Amino acid sequence: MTMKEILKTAQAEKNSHLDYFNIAISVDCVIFCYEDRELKVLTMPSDLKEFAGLPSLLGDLVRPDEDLDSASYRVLLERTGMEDVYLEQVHTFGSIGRHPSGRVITTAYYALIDIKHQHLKLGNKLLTWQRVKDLKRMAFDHKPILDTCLISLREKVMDQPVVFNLLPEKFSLRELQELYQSILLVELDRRNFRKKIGIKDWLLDLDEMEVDVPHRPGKLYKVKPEIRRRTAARRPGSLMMRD
Amino acid sequence: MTMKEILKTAQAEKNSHLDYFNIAISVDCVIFCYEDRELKVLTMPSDLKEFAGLPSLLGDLVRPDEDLDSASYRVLLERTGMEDVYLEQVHTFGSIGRHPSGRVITTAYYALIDIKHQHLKLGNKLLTWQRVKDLKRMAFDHKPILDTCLISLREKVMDQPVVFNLLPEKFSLRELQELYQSILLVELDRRNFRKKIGIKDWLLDLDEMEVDVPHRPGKLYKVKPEIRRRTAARRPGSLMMRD
DNA sequence: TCAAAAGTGTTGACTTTACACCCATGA
DNA sequence: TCATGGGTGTAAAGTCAACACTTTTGA
Repeated sequence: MTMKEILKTAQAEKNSHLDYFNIAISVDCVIFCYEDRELKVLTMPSDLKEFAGLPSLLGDLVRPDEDLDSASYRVLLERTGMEDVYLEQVHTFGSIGRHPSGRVITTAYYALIDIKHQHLKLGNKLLTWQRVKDLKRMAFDHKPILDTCLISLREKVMDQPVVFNLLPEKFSLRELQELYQSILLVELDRRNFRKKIGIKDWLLDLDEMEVDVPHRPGKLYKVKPEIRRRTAARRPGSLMMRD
Repeated sequence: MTMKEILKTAQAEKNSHLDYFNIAISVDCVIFCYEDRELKVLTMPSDLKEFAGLPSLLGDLVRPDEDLDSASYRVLLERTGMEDVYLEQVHTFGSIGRHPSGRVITTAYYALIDIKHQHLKLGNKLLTWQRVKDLKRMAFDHKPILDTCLISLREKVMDQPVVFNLLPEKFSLRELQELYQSILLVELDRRNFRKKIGIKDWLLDLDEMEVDVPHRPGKLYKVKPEIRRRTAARRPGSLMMRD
């Protein structure tokens, strides 16, 4: 589309009814963490009367002088104090009626953060971590946005080394397996899991052991530095169809 | 995000520099077809001086009174005369500088259409089908948009029955295989391909034969009606990681 | 000594790949 | 009769799923 066309159309629209630029664009972040063997999402109660305190995702309008991706990084930084976070754009939601007070199109991102990270500092007392499975009703269309991000995370996790962003630097294979299980909502076989992780060659054996566990301590691992990426590059799929 | 916050922030911005609503939102469609054993994309020369006739995707601004998805259906209908087209949202591109004459955030979709469909009628003489592999330089950021859509199509095609939207109603297994090959850019083994397609149970044997082929005619098939979907629903991936 | 989880291999089922011959048709 | 693709099966390799026992630690 050329600007000439944009101007033409915009002008025509202006003359007839609403200003084209009367659409606002926002980003909404599904900020995941992993705590107490549960996948959780950062929410804040909506203060809009239509939604009477229902949990809402964290978002903001995109500023004219910032990239779309930068806007989601900014929301993250403002709300959590964290920089250099794993962030993935998922989908853009643009139904006419999705925002009760005006036309707002929103691009949804999910973020993966380590809840024990030293830089994590929630900037507002109303922010709370909610178990994903407890979130039944949310403000706006935030429930379908969450669901879409969760599906996207599940797919991602199946072939890319991204879950480590939800864990502290050092972790045991049990913690890693439990994390996969809580994302995918399945039980995994321990031996098969370890075999598969081993093959993938993502981890460094730290030659350290868990401490303060009420049972035999497991070895601690960390992700190889070249594997830990902040934002995933898209990659072409491998060949032929899967089921 | 609540409207209260939106209004607050928007007001603050207004007072300081640019109006928040000075961001326009558009859709851009990567319209794929399959012709002469090649995957092609519908383009139009840019009439913007910055891009001096470079091929451009088809897009338009989103109107305040239409859904984001509707905007892409409208672009498709206006440009091709086709309704009920397979369309998939892929990604939203929002760099500050992506449009030389203003701030425009665009959501990219790809469409799959049958170039021999009776309703296909290009509404503008400047529209041309370009071979994907010939498109090296494009206007705006349309080349990365095309690349992203192509990667997304390749992934989709690996497990979902969507390629049929690029073919006429009746087709042979050879045509289907050649289509997969031209999307995935690989050679596939004929026997293995047919086995796999057979297992998937997507096709109906029409008990008809190809005509006008300069060799032994193959059987014709069509997609089972329950398989042919216009827009794919997202689905959760199956379990455990792939390579 | 008990409870809890760590750590570790093998087998059978299934999936994927590689590969070759005869057949039907049109030119 | 020749060229072109249609149509078909098998074997070997690789991947995936199921499954149990011994060890180490803390309480």
